[in-house]
Amino acid sequence: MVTAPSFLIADDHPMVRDALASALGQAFPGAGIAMAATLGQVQAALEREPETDALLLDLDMPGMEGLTGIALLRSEYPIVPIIVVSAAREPIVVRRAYEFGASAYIDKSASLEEIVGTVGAVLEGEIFAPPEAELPDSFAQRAAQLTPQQWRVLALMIQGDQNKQIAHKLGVGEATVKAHVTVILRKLGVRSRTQAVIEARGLAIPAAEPVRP
Amino acid sequence: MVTAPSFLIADDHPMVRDALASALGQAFPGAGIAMAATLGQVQAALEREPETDALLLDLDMPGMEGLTGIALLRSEYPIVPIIVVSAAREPIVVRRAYEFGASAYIDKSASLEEIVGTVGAVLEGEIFAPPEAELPDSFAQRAAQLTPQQWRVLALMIQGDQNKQIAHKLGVGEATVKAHVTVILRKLGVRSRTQAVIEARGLAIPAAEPVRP
DNA sequence: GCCACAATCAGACCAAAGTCGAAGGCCTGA
DNA sequence: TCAGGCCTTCGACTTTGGTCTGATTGTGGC
Repeated sequence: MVTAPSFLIADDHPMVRDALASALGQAFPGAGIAMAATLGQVQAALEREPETDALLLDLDMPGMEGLTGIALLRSEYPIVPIIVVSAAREPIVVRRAYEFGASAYIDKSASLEEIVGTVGAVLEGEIFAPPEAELPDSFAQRAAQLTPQQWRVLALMIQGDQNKQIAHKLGVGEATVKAHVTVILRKLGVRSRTQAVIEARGLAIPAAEPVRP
Repeated sequence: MVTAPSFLIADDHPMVRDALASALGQAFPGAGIAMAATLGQVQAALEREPETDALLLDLDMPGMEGLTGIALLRSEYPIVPIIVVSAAREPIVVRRAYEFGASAYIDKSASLEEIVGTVGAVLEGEIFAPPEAELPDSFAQRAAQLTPQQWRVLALMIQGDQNKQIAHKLGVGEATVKAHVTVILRKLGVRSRTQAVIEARGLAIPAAEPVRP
């Protein structure tokens, strides 16, 4: 690390942001630190500063919808290492975070020293996104085939948006959105938008028991 | 407030604890600040210092089991005002927190200034009603209006079934299913099948919430 | 008996979802 | 440089979803 590193801290809780920022500022003097509270702000910040050395990402942020946000960011900015900072300790969440290309996973219950240490390790390249090893036939594997634009469409589908709304938000025609949806459904191996939403939400919500009438 | 106040901060995340402690330390110079990471530690701390002026309590802590921890603490130490600090924004959680005797409810997304302000208000004896005093009808409330057959239809919708499949499984015509779906959507206050599935799955799976810090 | 309501269905109708084919832009390797 | 592949875009078309009107049947309560 020749020059001072630059960080992007993404968390919707000001407390957490401040705590991380001050800890990183002390551990890495002169470091550039940007903040984001929503997925949209993360994207905007990465657009402005594509050379960010590490993104500290909270999973529970507006617009993230769980793990789908990681995949979206990874497909848009594959160079930026993502360090997931989450309170979720479920092994399946951790594993899927890695499947989607996270460089590290830090439990929010960890001490600031541990967090700083992990960040440093990522900066040194000691920890990197594990290669897309042979994964079981999981939904995550199928989902990894989606293109950036398709992820954007899926992210909005998951929020319950209709094709028309998605088209407006993405600035494209409704026909385009429909085409993307068609490809998404085929790649995910489902037959309808509703099933796609259920599966994709399952990424953020493991252990989904069917409702009994 | 003649003397400096004493606080007990209960949160299992060191980051949050430190952030709250430093904010309160600055806002209330000379204040006594104790920490706790589990329900047991909260009880021990209150045993040692029954004159605590305010307990800042996180809902998602080991041993808390959600809102029942509030009731337990209230029954053991009725004089200690409890300020719930949680990431859960669900109206029902907020409402129940008040039902169990919380003096205030702070969203973790709030700024430190807001938090300090709320704590100060509680110290002054202002147990003020939350902005969410007029709670909107919850999804669960709306869902309770469904008839048994409508529940069956919704259960199959949640599994991703199409109207035709639902009709076959229930042994009725597709027109009937459509009629039910129309009523379900209206009762749930959503505009599409996909939105209904999203809402209903969020209701049936509270396991989705523990992911939040 | 009367009333309210759940459940069933038909037919018409409009909106949304989804499929198919095709065009243009961009990158890469021959 | 050109061919081939991929992403993105879109229009035209088909299918499904959802609403509305209206109707029949059965059930339980007053």
